[in-house]
Amino acid sequence: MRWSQFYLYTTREVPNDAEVVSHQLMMRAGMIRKAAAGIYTYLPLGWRSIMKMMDIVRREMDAAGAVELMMPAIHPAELWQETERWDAFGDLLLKIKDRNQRDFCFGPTHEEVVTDVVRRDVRSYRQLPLNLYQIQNKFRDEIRPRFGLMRAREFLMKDAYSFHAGADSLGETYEAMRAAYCRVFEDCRLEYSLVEAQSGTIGGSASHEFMVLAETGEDAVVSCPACGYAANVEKAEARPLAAAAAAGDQEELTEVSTPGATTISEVTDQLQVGADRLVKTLVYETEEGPVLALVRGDRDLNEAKLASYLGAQRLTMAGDEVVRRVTGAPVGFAGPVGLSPEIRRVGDQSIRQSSNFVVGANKADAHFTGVNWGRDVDLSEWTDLLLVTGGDGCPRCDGTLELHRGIEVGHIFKLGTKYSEAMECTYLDDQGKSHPMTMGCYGLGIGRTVAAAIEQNHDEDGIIWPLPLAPYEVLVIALNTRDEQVVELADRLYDQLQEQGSEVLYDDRDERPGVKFKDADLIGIPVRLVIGAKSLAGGQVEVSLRRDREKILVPIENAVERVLELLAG
RNA sequence: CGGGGCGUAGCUCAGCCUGGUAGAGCGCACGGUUCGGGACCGUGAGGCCGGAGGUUCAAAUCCUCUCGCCCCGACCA
Repeated sequence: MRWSQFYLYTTREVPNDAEVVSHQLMMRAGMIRKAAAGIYTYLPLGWRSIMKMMDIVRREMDAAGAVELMMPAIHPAELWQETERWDAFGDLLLKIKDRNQRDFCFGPTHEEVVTDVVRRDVRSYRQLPLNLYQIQNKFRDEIRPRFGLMRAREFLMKDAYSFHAGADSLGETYEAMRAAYCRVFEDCRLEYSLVEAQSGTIGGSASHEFMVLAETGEDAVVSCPACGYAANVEKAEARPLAAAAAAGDQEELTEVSTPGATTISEVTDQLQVGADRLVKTLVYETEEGPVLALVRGDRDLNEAKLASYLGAQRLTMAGDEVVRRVTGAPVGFAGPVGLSPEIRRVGDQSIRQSSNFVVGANKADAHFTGVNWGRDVDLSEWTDLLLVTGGDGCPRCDGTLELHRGIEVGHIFKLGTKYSEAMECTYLDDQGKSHPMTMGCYGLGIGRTVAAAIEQNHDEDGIIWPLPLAPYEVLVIALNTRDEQVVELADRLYDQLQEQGSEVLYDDRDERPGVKFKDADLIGIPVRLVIGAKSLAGGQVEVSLRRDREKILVPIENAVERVLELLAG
């Protein structure tokens, strides 16, 4: 492609609404253009990378035995009502009405539609297992779209759904898909990690996420370098913490004045104790009413763990009013001592052995010290509520967990029969008995993976594409288009490379060399072939890699061969 | 949705506090000089100052309401 004929406009300035590098670089490199928050046009250069990504995914899905189809983007409400997700999905679901006021939504995921398809065609265990996939735009009216393609409201996703006669068969497909995903991310030359994950609103029994490690990631993951255990912090477990220091005998329960100390650090400052000697009492609201959760003062609570322990559908931090009603004190002074036993309370297991600790006194400007279980507080419900963090002990071995940030690029789930039961998607076994199909589902963010690749592969001048995702493999630059010899040679080398099957972008624009070099660095095409008057005088052209920028002068007649060698590896 | 910030030329921003003829750089067009790391000189086009109300002799500027966008939190590929 000749640049002069292409649709590619780069910018020098970084757009004021782009925060993270991948977003900035995609905007500057003329790959995407924003239409509205979280809604983008893929411009020709960006679209080429997206298509590369889709090709890789398609190849691996096909190899794993999945069959491609294309489902509608617009779904009738009835299907979503069958699984009760029409309401459960809430405002994330982008809803519309047709001219007859019938309800529809833009599909955020396709369990309902695919299950509806399969239940009409599949009757027998002999037709199973099945694995169907598509690559399609998804629509989620995110509360907060951000970071360009990283979290968009309209985004490309590969989604696959498998159907089985029983859990063993699901296990096999799940394993095959896990392996296929690994190959996809390896093909993209991405540094990723596979972590245990929370199932979230999709539901199901087991799930794993594929995380691309990057500082700007929205997720936190912990991993154990010793045994390889890795999990999203939402899901992660840790070896139980050592009990907060319990020096000697039980102290007396004492109310102390702590004026204005509503935060952990203010309390520790005023009382001169470590945060690990505090037990904080968090008030949550659930559909069953308020719940108190107790965790060590220096640690955070994992809301997902609390919600799943309680079996709560809805879990939110209580507002000022509720806290005041439950504890009789303003926010910041809640504690378990002397509260009505009517209110459910759950303690994190790591404080079970604690003694002589500090808690809020349920009145303004006061705390209790010397608090002990049994004598001062009765607590019968204990579970793991801890938000695991770096430095915690690995739950599987003696190792210590490390904390990293990651971008979730893929997520695979064992769904079980949640959807097949709700939608009566059944098969007959060899005894003629009817069962709901066991299902799995497998998502992979196309645009997000491309963005993640940029997060991992860039420098101060621009993108450094890994070859498999590069919009073009080779950039041929005619340094000075006024020089006939330069142009003639550049034209010829461009033609030859194309004949050899390379994907070539040819910068034939009438621009100054500086502009061409800056643009070349910005758009990050892996191999660069520069034809300029200086080297040409010596019968040479310049070949270089974007990654290391080391320039090699090669004789004109060897140029094409040299470029092909670099592309080959 | 809660908290914070921003809407002025295609882009990045100044001007607003203290009301009085709308600015710069980049980009774009034309002419000239240049041509191996975002050149230089000259000329020019381009703006209902996000929108609606209000205050005022006078509003980009002050007030109210709206819409959009960005950042921080709970959700997700």
